[in-house]
Amino acid sequence: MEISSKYSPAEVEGKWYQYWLDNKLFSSKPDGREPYTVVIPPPNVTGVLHMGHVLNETIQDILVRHARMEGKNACWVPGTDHASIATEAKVVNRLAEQGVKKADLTREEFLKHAWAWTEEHGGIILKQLRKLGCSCDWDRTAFTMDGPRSESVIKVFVDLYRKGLIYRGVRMVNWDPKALTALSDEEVVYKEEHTKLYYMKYYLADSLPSDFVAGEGNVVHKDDRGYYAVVATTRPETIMGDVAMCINPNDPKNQWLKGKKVIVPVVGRVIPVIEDEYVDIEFGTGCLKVTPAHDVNDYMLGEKYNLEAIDIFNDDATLSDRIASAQQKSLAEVSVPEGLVIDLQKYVGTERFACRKQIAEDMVAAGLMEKIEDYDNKIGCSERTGVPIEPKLSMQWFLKMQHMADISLAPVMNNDIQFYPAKYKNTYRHWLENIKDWCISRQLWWGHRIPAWYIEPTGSPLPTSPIGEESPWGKVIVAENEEEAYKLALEKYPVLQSLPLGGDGGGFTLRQDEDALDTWFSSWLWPISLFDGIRNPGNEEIKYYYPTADLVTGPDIIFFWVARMIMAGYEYEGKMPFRHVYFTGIVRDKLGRKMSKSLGNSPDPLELIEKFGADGVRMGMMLSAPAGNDILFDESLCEQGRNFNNKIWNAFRLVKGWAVAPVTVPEGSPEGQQPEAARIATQWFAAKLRLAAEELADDFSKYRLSEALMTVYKLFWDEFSSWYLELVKPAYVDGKPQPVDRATYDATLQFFEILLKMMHPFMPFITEELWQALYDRKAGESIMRAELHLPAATDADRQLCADFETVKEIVTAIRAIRSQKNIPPREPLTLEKTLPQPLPSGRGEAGAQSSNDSEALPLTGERGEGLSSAIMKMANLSAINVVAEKSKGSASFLVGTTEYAVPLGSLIDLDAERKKLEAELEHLQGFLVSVEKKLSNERFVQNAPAAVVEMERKKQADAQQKIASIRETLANL
RNA sequence: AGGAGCGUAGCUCAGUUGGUUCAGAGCGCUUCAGUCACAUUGAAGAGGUCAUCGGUUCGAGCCCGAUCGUUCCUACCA
Repeated sequence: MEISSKYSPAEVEGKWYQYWLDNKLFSSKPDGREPYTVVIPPPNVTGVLHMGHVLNETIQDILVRHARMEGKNACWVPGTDHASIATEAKVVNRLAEQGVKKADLTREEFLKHAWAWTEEHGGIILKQLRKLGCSCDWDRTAFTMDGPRSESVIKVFVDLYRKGLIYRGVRMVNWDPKALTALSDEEVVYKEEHTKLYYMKYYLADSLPSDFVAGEGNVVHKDDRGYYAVVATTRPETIMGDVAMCINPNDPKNQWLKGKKVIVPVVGRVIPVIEDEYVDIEFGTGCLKVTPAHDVNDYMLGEKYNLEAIDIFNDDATLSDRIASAQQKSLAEVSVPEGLVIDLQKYVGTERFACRKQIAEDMVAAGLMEKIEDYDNKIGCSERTGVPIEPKLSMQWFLKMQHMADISLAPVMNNDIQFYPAKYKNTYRHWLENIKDWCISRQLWWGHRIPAWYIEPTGSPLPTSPIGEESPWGKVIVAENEEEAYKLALEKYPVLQSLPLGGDGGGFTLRQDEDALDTWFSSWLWPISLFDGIRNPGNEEIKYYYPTADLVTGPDIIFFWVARMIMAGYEYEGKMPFRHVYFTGIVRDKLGRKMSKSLGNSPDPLELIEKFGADGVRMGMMLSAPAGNDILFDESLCEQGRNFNNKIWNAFRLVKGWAVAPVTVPEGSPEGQQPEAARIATQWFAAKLRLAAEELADDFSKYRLSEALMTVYKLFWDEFSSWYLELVKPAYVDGKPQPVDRATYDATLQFFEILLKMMHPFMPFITEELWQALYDRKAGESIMRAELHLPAATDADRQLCADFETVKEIVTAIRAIRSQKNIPPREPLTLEKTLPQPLPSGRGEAGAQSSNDSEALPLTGERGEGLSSAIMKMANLSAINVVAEKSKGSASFLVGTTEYAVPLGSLIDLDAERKKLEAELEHLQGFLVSVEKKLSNERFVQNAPAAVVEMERKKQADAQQKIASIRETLANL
């Protein structure tokens, strides 16, 4: 059978993925095994695969496949998120391209478009995950807005409302003037911007006496028009909503303003000067304008001092005509000097930034601007639409968070839920300790509509309630559906019982709240709702699969999602939603920049898969992805992954290409006998595998996946390919490969199978391909379900591996001699091992010497013969001789304290050899001095543990012996 | 502004409780290698005052303090 020398992923990946699907190998049902559950962080339903997903999903797949091979019942549940604001924005944009405005559509019409878009794009990303090899149980695919999930959301909303945890109220919220919706604090991102700081003149309304003298330290401004205060702001347009000026009562500069009234420039409103220590004396002039409707802090001041809030904006952040009417009203009350006022009508309807520019220009022209400075500012922007958010007072639904924080802080802090890396515990704690109520309503249509109904009369006049009964009008009823809401309404407001529902007049209707819920109000239930734990508490699946094992996600959504899932988990299941959280880093390009469409530095994962294979891409991603660290992604890492695949492929080609000697060979015939080198190699590699398995288990237990990958990478490439296979490779005779003996062949296939299993979680496709080809497999069998259990490594294993490291050192030293002397690998050499020389009396510690022999490599006995033949084969030696004194003209080297020499005859370069030895001697002498200095320090000998002192003595003895050995060699040269 | 993290080879990073010849790995780089699995390869090799300064200790890459550089998170400085 001819096998290509290059591995072609494209030919095998699709085939095996289909095989896995056909044989239901991803599917999971509750059974007697230990469950291992992962729920996918649901990608946006209309999203496409990007590098961040590749990282995240690869990690999950590695964990899931690893658990599955441990014999656990692995269940990875896939799904998508409706991503309300992001998806709605996309739909709005697409409609706009077709010339359709959202405002012209009814809710139902819009939702039809949104669903169509979802059908069209939904699930693309899930298809792409298959290309990556993800072993999700696709039969469980869910969507945050599908039937069961939606019902769960509504049920939870009603439940929390009835618990008194959800309330409705007017609050300052983050308003997105583009999406026309409120946002949670977490949806606001701050951007650094270069702006201006405007210093505006607020003239005193009451004229100061002509003999006015400001007190010591006061800073007073005066011009032709009179005395004025100066207020610095980045947002001059908001002066239209000014209702007060605030100073710090302790500010010496502004004492003269106490108790005064000032005139808002342009607007002409007369406002009081109030005092509050909130104001920073150092900033600007120490005078703060107070605009309760448009700034969170001003809002708090407004509440405190009972100030009016004048909302100057429409919902889309254009100037409202309220500014003009407010101006007329205030001008009617108090007359102000000419020249201070501009008719605000000219600004009505202008966009906020255009207005800012205009009003600044107008103020400069009118002499109302003291100065304008450059200023660097951080502006809060909508995470989704990117436009600066506008603090806005509006009626919204909130979830009280204190209770949620109370139940979710401890489990993380005491490691019931473990974070990897643990540093995110700090971030988590800080957020919970400063928790604010969660604004859960969004003025969007795409999402779960809030299950609240308002009782409204039809027609007029309003039917009146009997004395003593509360009027139902405008009251809200929260219920799971309209019928229930109707029932509740009648119960609560008996007056309604006699009224018709609907109709033209004299009756009542229930009008459902227009708002939808924040997307995260459905995602926080994900680990529960996927197993129907909300609608059907205590069902078999939720009992079996919950809590899930591992959550893999980015630290950017620790508040949005992780913390809230923990809250919901304890609130609704009384248990953590997951035991471990693995925080991935952010995928950046190799220059450390975030990947973005505009930079064009974000490769298309599917193209990468086409180029390097899914296994190669997965490996490239994992090679530099320690938990929590950002990943500087470089295509060359995928290339490395592909090269590794090719290496595995060719090792397989080698092994499967061997002819195997017949089992029945004549007694005593050399044919079919296992060579010494192969015998020791198989023993060694079996031991090596057991040690590696322990290392892998340790890496996995600590979620050090990139190190686990590096462990198998080196195990396969260096240990198995470069050492083991070279050792057992049959010799060529007359240009023809000899058959390999049965014992070696069988051992090699077994090793190969174990290696494939170790690599499978990282590289599912190539390992399945080769596993299937390694032995005859039954239909439906798969490496996916092959369990990997190796016996624990023994001390004998460790000793053998240590001996083998010495073998490698000797071989490497001989190869280096070849390389330096230009001796071709095919020319055989001989090796001399010199017997240990007794140290000159009086030097070193008597006790330390005897240990030397035990660590020297044995070259006799069964093991010694094996190790010798291994050295001979790998270094191409014709003989290893144990000698009392090495040959003249040989290149020598030390391994441990044992001296080896390769006789080179005329090839030896005595000068070079001498130089090398002298350099080594110098180094050793320096080393010896430092060791002896340490040992002569009484405090060291007294204080350090005995074992450490003993180690130093041994170092001393070893160094002395080596020095003696080198001196002797030098003397003989 | 506050908090957290990081700084080890050209690059990306390990380095666990302070103690073994501890200064490591992968990639890259240099030299050599062309029929016999693989050039997507093999062999050999060079590279670092562990950011800087000080302290604790018999002993510091590791612990403490300061400084510099850098990254991230949180926050209402108009």
